[in-house]
Amino acid sequence: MDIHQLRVFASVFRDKSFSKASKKMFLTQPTISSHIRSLEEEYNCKLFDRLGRTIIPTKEAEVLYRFATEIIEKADVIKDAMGSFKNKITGTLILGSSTIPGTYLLPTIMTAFQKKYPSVSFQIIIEDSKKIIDSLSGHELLMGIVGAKLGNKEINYMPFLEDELIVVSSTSFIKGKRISLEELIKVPMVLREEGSGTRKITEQILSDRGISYSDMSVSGILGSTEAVKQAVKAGLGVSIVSRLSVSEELKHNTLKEIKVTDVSMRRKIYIITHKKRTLPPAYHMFLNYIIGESRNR
Amino acid sequence: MDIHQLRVFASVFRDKSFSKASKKMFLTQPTISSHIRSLEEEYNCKLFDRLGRTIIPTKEAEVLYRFATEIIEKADVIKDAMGSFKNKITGTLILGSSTIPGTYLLPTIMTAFQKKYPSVSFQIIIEDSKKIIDSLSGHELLMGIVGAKLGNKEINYMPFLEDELIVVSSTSFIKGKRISLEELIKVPMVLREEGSGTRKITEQILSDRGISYSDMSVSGILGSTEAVKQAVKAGLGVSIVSRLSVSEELKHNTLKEIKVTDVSMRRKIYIITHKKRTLPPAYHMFLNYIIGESRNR
DNA sequence: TAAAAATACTCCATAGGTATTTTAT
DNA sequence: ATAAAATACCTATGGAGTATTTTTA
Repeated sequence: MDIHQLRVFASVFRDKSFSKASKKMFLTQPTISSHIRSLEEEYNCKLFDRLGRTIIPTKEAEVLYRFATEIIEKADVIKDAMGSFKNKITGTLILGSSTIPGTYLLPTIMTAFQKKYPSVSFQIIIEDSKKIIDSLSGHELLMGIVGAKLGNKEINYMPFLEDELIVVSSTSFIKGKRISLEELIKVPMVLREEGSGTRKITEQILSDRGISYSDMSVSGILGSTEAVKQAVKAGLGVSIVSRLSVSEELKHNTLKEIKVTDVSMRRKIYIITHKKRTLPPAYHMFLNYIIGESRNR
Repeated sequence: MDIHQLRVFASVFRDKSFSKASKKMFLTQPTISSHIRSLEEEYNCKLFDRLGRTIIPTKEAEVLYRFATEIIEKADVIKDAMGSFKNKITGTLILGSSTIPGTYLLPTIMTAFQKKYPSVSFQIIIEDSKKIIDSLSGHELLMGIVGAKLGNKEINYMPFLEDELIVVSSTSFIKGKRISLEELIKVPMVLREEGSGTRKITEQILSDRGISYSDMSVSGILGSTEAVKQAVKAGLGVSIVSRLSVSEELKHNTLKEIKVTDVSMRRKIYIITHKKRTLPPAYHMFLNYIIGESRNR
């Protein structure tokens, strides 16, 4: 059954005339005739009694008309709904994020974005960078924020922020404000576990400079950034952490930054999507917002 | 928008697979692909993310699915409704009837019919035969019962009963039980007005025998059968009336029948319809019933 | 006679098919 | 290697048109 035919029928029913309906529907009169005939065959009943130049709807036509108007109305609503849906920024943004950006970055970004688009809500899932990327390729998530590029050619990595890794120590553990790389590896060091983006990027940077894990003196491996910070404050060792994660501590002098001579340890933060997935408008909006903001920095 | 395409879409959405849907819909997989593509073009949005061998519906698809199921459901209801409607004997039968059958015939027929089809109700409009026929050709009525064939080639006259016209007199007005036609026209006579079926058929029968209106001695013209009967009882004259209308009076001897020698005055009662109108099922049922009954008599 | 519907036809878009290719598991 | 979707191509149905005929007001 074609909805267009129902529209034609409804028009004929209202005007009690094929030719008037043909004008309103921008069709010719024979086309109207053929549509009505086709409906009559489909339902196996006469819909209009043709009395020469006038027509009279049958009882069946009256029944059909009631249903037809309902269907037509619904069809129009679909068109509207599908049209307006495109520009409507609503719903819940589900974001997977690795620890550092999820803890120290997203809360402020979320708040600012929600001020602009109040009908968007957020759900943040904090996991390892690797798990986030797996969730994207397993289609459990549409968008993620990670601090390391772990490959996977289905994933679109869009850098939007640069984080700096700095060496921190307790105020007493290291005396000076500077240290060379050679000296650094002799100092006891507190690290995150494997799989952490921070750990990954730390190893990366050091291995670029010919330093492997076994060269370091590791005094502790801890499961969260907070735990690492506590350990450093307690004097277990120094650590390489994201500047984002220690801005409070640096301000209040509970931790101090040790500059490493001639070494800049920066890493990009990426917002990631799956190349083949279609993003709902709210996600697109968030993407635009976050990338726009990063340009203004 | 084609409802068939919506059915295809819904099937794909439920199975999350083009090829499964193709089996269920008895179509081939490329046909499914092309329907989905056509919907995507119509609504200008992707409905499924194709990830090689799996597909995932987009947000838009979820919205469309909700609407699509509603429309599909309605379409199915129409099919049912239009199908079952054909055999459903319900509604109000509006019948136009001339005086004699409407007064002395229809009440019993109606009662018997309604016992068989309790969901049918009746509305009887009593008018001149001519007015009934005009209402049929003016499409104000679908069915009528008249006691005279007044022509009009659009009208289908179906005889279903024979009424006999008899001469009645008060018990004292005429002495004997028989009268010849020549004697009858000398007797004062009470008639119905012009336009009445009884009057029409009376004139017809008499003119067939070479007797015109001016040959008769008319003692009164009255507007209803009841009035005529009262006048005859009072002795104003004799009258030619339907046997149907005086069965009670003959039984109780308040009127007596005068047989006219060698003359049989019968007339047919017709059930009439417009040749070009489609009758609702209840009307068809009534027609069948009334014609079936007439055969059993 | 004019206006409305039916009929006869032509044309083209598209729903359907088959055969094949691409892609991901 | 296999299963699923896409692509390419063919056919036939039917929606739309024009031109004409039939019917009735």
